[in-house]
Amino acid sequence: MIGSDVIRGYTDIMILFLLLNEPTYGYEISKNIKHLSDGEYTLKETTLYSAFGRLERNGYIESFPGQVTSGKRRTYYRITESGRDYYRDKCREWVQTKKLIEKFVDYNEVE
Amino acid sequence: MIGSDVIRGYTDIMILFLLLNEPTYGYEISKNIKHLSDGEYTLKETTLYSAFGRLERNGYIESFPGQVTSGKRRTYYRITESGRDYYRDKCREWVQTKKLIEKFVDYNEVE
DNA sequence: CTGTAGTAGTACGTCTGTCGTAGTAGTATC
DNA sequence: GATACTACTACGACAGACGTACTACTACAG
Repeated sequence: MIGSDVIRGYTDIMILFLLLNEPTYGYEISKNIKHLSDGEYTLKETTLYSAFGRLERNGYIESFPGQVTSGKRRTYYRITESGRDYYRDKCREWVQTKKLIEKFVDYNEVE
Repeated sequence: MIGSDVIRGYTDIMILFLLLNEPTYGYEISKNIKHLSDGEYTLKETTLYSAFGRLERNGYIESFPGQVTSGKRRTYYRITESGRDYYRDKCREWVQTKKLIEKFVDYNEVE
């Protein structure tokens, strides 16, 4: 199982990635992440929506109301230019982080 | 810069890795991590010592007093069998996590 | 027209790991 | 006796993730 401490700091990157091409909304993102991870990781709803709040406060995403289709009214989010920059930075940070952590992982132990 | 949110969950793996072959003590671990990361990442002292406490409470490491060499008396730590198991689990988790996160990283953005 | 399932999101409080700041305790050096 | 270096320790703050519970709205079966 993938622990949440380990993923902390990467919920932002996941959400922004899914917003890169088109605006979408919380419930869909949540399902996409679950699907993309083959069911191995689920972003909890509370975690997701608190991330939206954070990202919006920082100007990385913008929200707008969607029309009702089925169920409750959706709130859509779109990524901003500054959000794209932030995403790029986070991707670069990932590359660094990966390099760092791999120095402490003994792959002989992971047969 | 590598943020601490991103590293959270990997301090344990770093510390245990450095204990795999021989017992050592806090200050040395701290210097080793800084050195191994080419100065790119520093484990703060408070973070390190709180990790020691956690790892010892969980039975992953054991402490014993070292002799005084220069400066304050050192507390040495050695890894336990259960600590080795935990380290292996964490390494496996890393492999999974890496796979997951890479699905959300656009490498075209990281020239 | 009632009940259940699915969609979509809120509210509230807790926990844990990291960090900032500051201080302690000892040796060495000048 | 002042400073520098080693090696911790104490205390409190903060942020992100999570558990639990709840609201609101649609669709559809019976």
